Amino acid sequence: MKETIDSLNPEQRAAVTQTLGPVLVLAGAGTGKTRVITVRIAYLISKGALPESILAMTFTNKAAGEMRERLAKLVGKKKASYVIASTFHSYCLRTLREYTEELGYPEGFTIADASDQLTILKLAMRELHIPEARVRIPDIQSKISLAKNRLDDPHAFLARAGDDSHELVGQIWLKYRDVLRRSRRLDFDDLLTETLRLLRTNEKVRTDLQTRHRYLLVDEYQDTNGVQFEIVKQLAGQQRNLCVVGDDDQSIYGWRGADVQKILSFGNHFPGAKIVKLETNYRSTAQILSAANRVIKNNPTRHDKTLRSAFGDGEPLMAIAMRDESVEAEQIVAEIKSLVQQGHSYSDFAILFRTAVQPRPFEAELRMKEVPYVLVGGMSFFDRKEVRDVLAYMRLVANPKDEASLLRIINSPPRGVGKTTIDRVLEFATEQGISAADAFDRAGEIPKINQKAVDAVLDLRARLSAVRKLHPHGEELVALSRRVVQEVAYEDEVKRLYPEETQFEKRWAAVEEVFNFAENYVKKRKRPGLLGFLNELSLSATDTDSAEDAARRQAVTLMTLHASKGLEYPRVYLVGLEEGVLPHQRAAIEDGVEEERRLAYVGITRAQKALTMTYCLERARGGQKIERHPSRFLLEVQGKAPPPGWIPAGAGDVTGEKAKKKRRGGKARGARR
DNA sequence: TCGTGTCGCATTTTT
DNA sequence: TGCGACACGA
Repeated sequence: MKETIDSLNPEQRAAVTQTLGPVLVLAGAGTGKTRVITVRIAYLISKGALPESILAMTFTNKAAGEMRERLAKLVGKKKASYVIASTFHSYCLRTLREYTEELGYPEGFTIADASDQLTILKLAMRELHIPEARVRIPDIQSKISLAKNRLDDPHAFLARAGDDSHELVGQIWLKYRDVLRRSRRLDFDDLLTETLRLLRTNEKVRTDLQTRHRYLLVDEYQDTNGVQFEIVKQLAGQQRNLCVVGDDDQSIYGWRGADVQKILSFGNHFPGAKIVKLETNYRSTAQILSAANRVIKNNPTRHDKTLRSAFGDGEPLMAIAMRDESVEAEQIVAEIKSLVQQGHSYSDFAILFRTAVQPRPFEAELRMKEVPYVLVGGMSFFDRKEVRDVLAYMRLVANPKDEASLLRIINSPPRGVGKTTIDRVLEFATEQGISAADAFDRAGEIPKINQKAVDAVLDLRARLSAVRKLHPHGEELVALSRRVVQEVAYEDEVKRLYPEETQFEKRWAAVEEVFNFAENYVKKRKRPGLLGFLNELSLSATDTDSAEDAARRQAVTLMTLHASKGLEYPRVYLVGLEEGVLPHQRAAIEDGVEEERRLAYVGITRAQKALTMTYCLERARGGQKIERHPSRFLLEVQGKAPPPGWIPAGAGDVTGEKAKKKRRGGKARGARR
C-alpha cells in the first residue's frame, strides 16, 4: 500500500489520505481522478475499513465497472467484490427491492425507461383529451423530470403561478403519475425519489443504511441533481464520511437536472469540508491545456483551477475556416488519411461535434475515402423494435397491468385491434377508474365495441397468464422468454414483416440476443427472476461501448461532445465551432452559454497531442445555405475578446426569429408571401 | 384496419 | 437533409 501511495503526486495523496469528514476533490480533466478514487478505497481498507462498508456512487454503468475492475487490481478480487460500486439508479433499485415491505408495493414494479415514459405520457394525454399535436411530448417529459429532480410535486407545481403551458404540464404530470401507479411502474426519476422518501420517512431504513455504508464516495459530483444530493446527504448522516469527486468545469448535463451549485456550494452544504484540487494533468500538452484554461476562465462562477501539463509544450493548435460542412469533412478526412500514411493509426483520431446532424457529411466522406470509423451513440440495441416488443411481452407476463407494454404489442402481430377499439376501451377505463387491462375484461359493458378485437386481446392475455402460471416467480428465465415469444407467434410476425431471408435473420438475431441476455443473467445471479431481469436491463440499456470498438477496429471515432466526456484521443478535431452551433443557438437564447463553454472545454481537454478546431462560413440548414460566424470560444482560445460588430448566436438571428413566429402564429395568420 | 404519401420540423441524452 | 406524425384511400 505504501508504494501505491508513494506513486501519487502530493495533491492526489492529500485526496486519498483525508479519510474523515467531508472531502471535495476537484479533479480537473486528466488529473487521475479514477486512480484517486480507487486508491482511496484501497487505503480505507488498509486502514481497517470493511470493504462492505464502502459505497461508491457513479452515474454510468461503465464508470462503476471500471471502478470495480481497477479496485480488484489494487486489493484483490475478493475484497473488491464486497465494495459496493454502483450507479445511483442501481443502488436505489436494490434498496427499493430490499425494503419492499416498508415501501408498500405488494406486487413489485417494473421500470419505465425513456421510451416507455413517452408512451405513458401519450396515454395520459389521451385521457385528458389533449391532442398530441398541441405539445411536444419529449418537452413535457423533460419538464416533469426536471421538476421531480428538484423535488417538486405536481400539486405544488400547479399551485405555483405560470402560463398555460405550465398548467398543462402540471395536469399531464398528475395523470402521468396515475397511469404509472396503476401500471405498477416507476420511471428512472421515481427510483431516486422513492428511495429518498424511504430514507426520510422510515427511520429503520435510514439507520440501517447509514450504519451499513460507513464510507461514501460520489464520482462526477458535478452531475448530481437535487434528489441525488438529498440521498447522499441522508446516507452521510451525522458521520459525514463523504468524499465527492468531480469538476465543476465539466458539468454539461444541466439540461437534465444536474445542478452545478451542488459542487460549487459543497463547503456550505457540508461545513468543515476539506477541499483538494487536482491540477496536474497527465493527458495533454501545455499548448492544449493553456487553450482550455483560457476558455474556461471566462465562466464567472466556478472553482478556480488551472491545469498544468505534466508534459512539454507540444504542437501548436490549429484553427481553420472552411467554406461549408462538406469542405470541412473533406479536408479533415484528407488530413487524417495523410497522417495515417505517415504512421499514425486511425484510432488516434476523434472528431467531436455539438449536434447529431453534424456527423453526416463526415460519414459520407469517410465512406467514400474508405476510412474505417465508428459513430458513437445512435440507436442502441435496446431501441430496436424487436427487442422492445419482446421485452414488452415479458413485462406483461411479469405485470399484466402494464398499460404501455400492452398497448405497444396489442396489435403486433396484427390482431385486428385498431385505434377506435383502443380509444373506446381506454375511454371506458378512464370513466371507471380502472386499468386498461381490466377494461378489456369488462369490454362487454362498452357500447359499440368490436367484439372480435376484444376476444383477440382476451386470448392474448390468457396466453400470457398461462406462461405466468408455468413460471410463477419468473424462474427458468430462458425457457420462460422463449415460451412467451412462441406463445404469441412472434417469429411468424418477424417473417411476415421481413420476408427477405437476410433481413429476417438480422431482425431475429435481436430476439435471440434477448435470450442470451437472459442466460447470462441467470448465470450471474443467485436468485434470477423475471422482475429482476427486466429491471436490470432497463438500467443497463445504453452501454454499447462503441468507443472501445473504435480502438479495436483501428477506426476513427465520431461522437458528440457529451459522449466524449471521460475519453481521450491523441489527435482531436473539434468541428463546427460556430456561433449557433457551439454555443448552440437555443442555449445562447436561454442563457446557457456557461454550460456551452464547459462543453467546449470538455472537447478541448480530450486531446492529448494535437487539437484542430474548425468552423464553416456557410452551413446548409433545411435545404438552404446560411451564413455562419466563428464561435466566441474560438476567440477565447486565443485570449481575444469579441471584436466590434461581432454577431452572437441567438441575438436577432434570422432563423431563430422565423422559427419562433411560425410556432406562435400557426396557420391562422394565413399564407406568407 | 392498414399501408402509403405528404407535411412539418430540427440540442445535447449518464439511467 | 431525413425522420416521424398524420391524413387519406383501399
